Amino acid sequence: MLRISRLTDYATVILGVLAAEPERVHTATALAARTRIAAPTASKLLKQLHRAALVTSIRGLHGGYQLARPARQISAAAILDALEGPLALTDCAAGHGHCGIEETCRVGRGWQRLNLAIRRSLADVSLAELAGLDAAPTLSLPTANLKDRIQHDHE
Amino acid sequence: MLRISRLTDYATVILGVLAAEPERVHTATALAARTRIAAPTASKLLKQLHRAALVTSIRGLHGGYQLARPARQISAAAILDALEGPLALTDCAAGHGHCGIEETCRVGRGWQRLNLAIRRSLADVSLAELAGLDAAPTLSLPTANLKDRIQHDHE
DNA sequence: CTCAATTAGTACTAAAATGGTCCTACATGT
DNA sequence: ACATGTAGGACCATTTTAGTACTAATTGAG
Repeated sequence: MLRISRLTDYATVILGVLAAEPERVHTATALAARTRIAAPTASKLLKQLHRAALVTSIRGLHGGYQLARPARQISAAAILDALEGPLALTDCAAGHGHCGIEETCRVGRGWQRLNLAIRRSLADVSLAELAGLDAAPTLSLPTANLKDRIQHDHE
Repeated sequence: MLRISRLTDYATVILGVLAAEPERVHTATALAARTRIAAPTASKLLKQLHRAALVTSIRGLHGGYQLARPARQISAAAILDALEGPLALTDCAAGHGHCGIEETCRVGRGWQRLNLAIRRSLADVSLAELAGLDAAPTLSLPTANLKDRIQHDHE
């Protein structure tokens, strides 16, 4: 349930390596070798990440890729957006509204709220945390649940 | 990003109708007509929902489907599980561990935490709320975010 | 100024998941 | 018995996803 694509997973792995050594310039092939991802695939992913401005590239001899900003300033949501586009939880949400009846749309709205809440949560997690680089800040507030947040979200 | 399948969406629509009239017995064709879902597809979905014990079925003449339990006791997570199986956010998580290197697995663990947190959140939302039947309880605690919850989740 | 390394872009192919149809068997009230 | 309706599976078509290949552009080094 709720799967992210394998490519997106790969991308985070690659970003993880970049995040671990932000100073160095990494070539696509080196990253591929280190992550055991097929070279052309890694290359393709890096291009996408570049287009999304998550990494910077240097062309030519001794070229390569680097993280565009510190790992803490890259959110999981940003990575997902870069790789999978801003697709919503349901088709219904992302455009042409040919829902059948009222119940349909009521449900649609329900999903949308959930979607929004999840998105926001993804925005709260940084690459540094994903990759386990940050010593997890361990704030320990008595946490409320997502359901509560949803109540607040109705635009 | 993070799409649920169209079938799952359909299923919630159907469940929404059932939830609106829990007393009546609904035939698969009637539900299909009301939701504008193709009849065989609706039928297939109802079968899956039956197997997952979310609806009860009555065979024979005047047969049909009913919600197995009150809409408030059916969580969004249960619906997703019924339709899409217990798949995880990443492949890596759901089985055979042929990750390349340490960073890889660190990232995997990160996704897993996120996955767990999201799942828990889905478990907190009931069908009644999804379908907009419940007058949303509007609790208004100062809400903490998912990130905080994740910190608590490290097993 | 030429060559090798390396990114950028595009087009194509193969494999898998998804969505949907059809057919047959079983149950049950009239 | 028969009509109505669920149960279950086999099956096919379409779309998405993953991966490959090829070509162009850029740049440092000899």
